[in-house]
Amino acid sequence: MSGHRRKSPYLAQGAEDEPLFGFRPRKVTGRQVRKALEHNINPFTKVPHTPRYHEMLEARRKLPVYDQMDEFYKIFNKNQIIIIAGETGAGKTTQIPQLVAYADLPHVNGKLVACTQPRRVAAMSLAKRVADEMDVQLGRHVGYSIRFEDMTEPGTTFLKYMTDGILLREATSDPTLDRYSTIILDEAHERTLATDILMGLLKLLAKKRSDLKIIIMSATLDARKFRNYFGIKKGSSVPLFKVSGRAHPVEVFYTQEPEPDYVEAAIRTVLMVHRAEDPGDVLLFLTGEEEIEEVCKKIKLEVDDLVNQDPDSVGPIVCVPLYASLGPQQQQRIFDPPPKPQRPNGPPGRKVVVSTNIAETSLTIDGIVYVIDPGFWRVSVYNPRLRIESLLVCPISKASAQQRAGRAGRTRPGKCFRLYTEKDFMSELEEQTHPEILRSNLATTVLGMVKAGVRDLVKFDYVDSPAPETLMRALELLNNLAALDDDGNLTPLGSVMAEFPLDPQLSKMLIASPEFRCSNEILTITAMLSVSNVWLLPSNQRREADAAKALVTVPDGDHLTLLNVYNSYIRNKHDEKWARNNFLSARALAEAENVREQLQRIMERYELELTSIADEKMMYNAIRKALCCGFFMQVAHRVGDQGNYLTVKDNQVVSLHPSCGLHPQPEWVIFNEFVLTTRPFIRTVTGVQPKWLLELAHVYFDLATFGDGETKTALKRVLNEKVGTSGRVKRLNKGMKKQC
DNA sequence: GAGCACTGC
Repeated sequence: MSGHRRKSPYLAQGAEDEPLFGFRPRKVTGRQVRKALEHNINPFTKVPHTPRYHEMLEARRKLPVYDQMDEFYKIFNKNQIIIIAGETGAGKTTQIPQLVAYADLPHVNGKLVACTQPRRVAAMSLAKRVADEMDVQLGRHVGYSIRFEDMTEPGTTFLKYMTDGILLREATSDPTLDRYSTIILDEAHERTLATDILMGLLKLLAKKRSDLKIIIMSATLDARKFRNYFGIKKGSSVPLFKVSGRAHPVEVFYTQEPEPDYVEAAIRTVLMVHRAEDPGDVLLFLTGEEEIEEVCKKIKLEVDDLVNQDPDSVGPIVCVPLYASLGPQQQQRIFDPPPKPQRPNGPPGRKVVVSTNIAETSLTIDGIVYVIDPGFWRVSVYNPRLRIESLLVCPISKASAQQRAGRAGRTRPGKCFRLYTEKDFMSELEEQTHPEILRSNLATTVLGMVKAGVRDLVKFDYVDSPAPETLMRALELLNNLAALDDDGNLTPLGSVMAEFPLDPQLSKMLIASPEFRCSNEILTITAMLSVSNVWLLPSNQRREADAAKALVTVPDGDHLTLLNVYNSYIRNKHDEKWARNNFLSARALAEAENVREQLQRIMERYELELTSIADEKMMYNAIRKALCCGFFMQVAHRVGDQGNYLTVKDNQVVSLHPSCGLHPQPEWVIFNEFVLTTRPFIRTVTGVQPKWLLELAHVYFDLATFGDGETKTALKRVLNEKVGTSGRVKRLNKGMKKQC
């Protein structure tokens, strides 16, 4: 605590009219802070407060947290780690960080108070809101930090909202997180991968840094779990501070019998609500784009029918689809008012938002009075045995059902119709959603943890431990890529790889690319592979979309096609219209450009040379060699003449995904993804020469590790030809830092 | 001849 013993300069000056007169770091009381809040002078800018400040303060006084200020400071001053529980609407996310700032006085001691959020928009809008409340300019005393945008001013910013991913990234390169006096992890109940790892790292760090305070904020249901997790400490327990919420009551209804078809039941329930319930908008949760568009059409048809039959009792309806890939602009439609009655004094119109899980956490829609919850979501699940991630439709958890129901009570008392029985709710649904760490491929996470100094990944104190098999898969991949040596230690190569916000295969390929003189091209391909799908395939224009795609396809490989698409986008001056005409997503391409710039900066920092090859044929070969350096574990060998492939080592029979543009089909291919949908497919595929694999990944392609079969025979044939490896590639494969 | 829930660096 020695760093905080310093007296406040206001105290030193003895100026009793200073707003922070008498404040001592972490010894402040609610009474002192309330007085400072009422003061005419802004303590942080020393400028008189604007009238707007006082207006906002008036509203803040009505928040439940405001009344609990004394209690908060009593707990905060005494404890290093605190759990804060409270439902939405209590004001904890906006107020607690400010209260902490008054206690820590980070503007005096040169430190920062950080508050993490799982989503960028939340970090941005909260920072804006809090800057307004504190009467300071956004980006100066109060700022935010998200990917691609750092709205902070070093030396001035003392309260920073940020995404959990950014803080995790900072923690991997500076494990002491010395810049921060207090770290607040908000929305911890969402159990994002980044927040989970941060909880583990902060629990360790708390022992080393007694001056660091940690606050975990979560929904009430999960608070006990965190308290147990952080509370296992001799003779002390971590205190729980409860903030009361202010939501309206929501009446919950269940079906009498299980519904065999939730889509049909959902449509029926929407019509029932529309005919029988008072005015008020409806929110229906479904699982995906296709389902949502189809249901919107059906509801519209049915209601139009009803209106025609009985225009005196049924009002018009508007169905608004909502899912992430719609993009922010089209998503705005959810805020449109409901339709007007068809004639004066006719029955009122109603808005029905049909949404994926995005409306459960990421977007809130005011005015929703009725929620229809079929009880499912689509979730990605990682299977470490097969090394694939697949999307499955799964039942939601009780916590999730409660969150969905709560969406009906934001503006006034509401109703929630659950399309399952109460018995199923009680006995079939899990209490909590499985945290992300139990469902994800952990390769990048593990690399970051090792870089952060975690010695034993298996014994690490996780809130929930991932499957040992998942950790083994991650360690195996990182070892094969030479990011970790055989003892699990970080190699110099792994250390540089960890600096890139990428899958390890991609960072390895990128770092290897200057060796093949095509790092500019690999940079582009890497960026394209790390953004969402750039191809638009509207179902009513499939032929046109396919034709447009054929024009940019490079028959040697989908990776080369991606490069071609990106370069065309740049040549066409980032034109959105051009993108749309060519059935490409301008949003995804713009994102790729952003990612590319970020990756380029990291390459420059590590003096990784940026080079290109002019001759197209030579360039394509160089790119395919660089691909081999990162993706040699994702190789397949053609079997038979039906277009089937066998994955190397795992021996899975796979087909080329129909989106694949390879022609003709090469004997050996490298693939970016293995997806299991109607059948096992490999997606984004490029042909390679087997001798490259033997040259560039000779350890992995040691024939002694192969079972007998067609693949081995084919590789043996290649081995008889002369194969050599350059010294630099050898060093890279041993995890040596590349000399540039 | 298929389909991408949702975040994040």
